[in-house]
Amino acid sequence: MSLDAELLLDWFADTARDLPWRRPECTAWGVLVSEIMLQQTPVARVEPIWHEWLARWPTPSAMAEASQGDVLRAWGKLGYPRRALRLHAAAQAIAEQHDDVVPQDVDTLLTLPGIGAYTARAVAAFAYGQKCPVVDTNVRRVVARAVHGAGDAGPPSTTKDLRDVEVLLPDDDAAVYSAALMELGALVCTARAPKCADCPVFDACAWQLNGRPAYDGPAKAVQKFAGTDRQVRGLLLDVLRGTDEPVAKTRLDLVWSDAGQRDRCLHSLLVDGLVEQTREGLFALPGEH
DNA sequence: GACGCGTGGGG
DNA sequence: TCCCCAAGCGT
Repeated sequence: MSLDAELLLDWFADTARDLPWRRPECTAWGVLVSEIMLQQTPVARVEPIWHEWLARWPTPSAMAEASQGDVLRAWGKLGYPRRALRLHAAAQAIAEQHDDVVPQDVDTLLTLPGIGAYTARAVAAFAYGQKCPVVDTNVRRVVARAVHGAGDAGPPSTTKDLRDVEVLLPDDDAAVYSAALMELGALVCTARAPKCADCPVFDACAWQLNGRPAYDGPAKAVQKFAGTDRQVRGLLLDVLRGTDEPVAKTRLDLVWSDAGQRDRCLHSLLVDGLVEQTREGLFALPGEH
């Protein structure tokens, strides 16, 4: 229990970023959209797209009526576009099965596409003020250092990670405390070059008291991108986002020289539902033809 | 539990 | 220049 709630809450009140999904007027739907967009994606890239989305689709039912193609085009280059399809499907489920109201219950949220252990609890806490452990990569790092005295978090383990954070939560303002833990990891207790001089819990930090040991867990796998299917899929989708009309395969063939990889990627995009083939054999974003 | 899934900014 | 990394999820 080395993360004093009062210190953290005061620090958060003084220095937290003014993000639109944290404002009191933001709806639960707005919170959900932000959480999906923020998965593996920096705040600076999310913010403008989030504003566009909430203005265009202010409710789940509004988005449910849009086509998949429109949603994918509005997603733009945020990355991992399958998130956009899952959010669209979640919007349809909320509209049709939950009276257009984002569920409050973690177990119900977990049944929705694209909502996992983190996002379900983030919505419960940040949209509905519930006391439940919200564990993302920032929180895992803060707990690893400040509580366990390690240089960084080891491999994720949902059960253990939830338990670690649950015991920290104060009875009052638990949701704000959760936001503060995340903010601390995002702004101060960062992966590279943590700003310990600015840390509100410096005096209680187990990592400091432990002599700042280096991370000694298993090496983290570094994800390659150049030359992977992920890059090729991104190039193919970028062509389709940029046009209103279905395109011939010869047009898609221009984006990558390796025909085998190209065809494999186009096929996987079809399987994922990110691309559709028209009766004429042309290719387009789904749901418009 | 490991792997695949986009994209771009900063050190 | 590279290389690391950024509020995960589904299989």
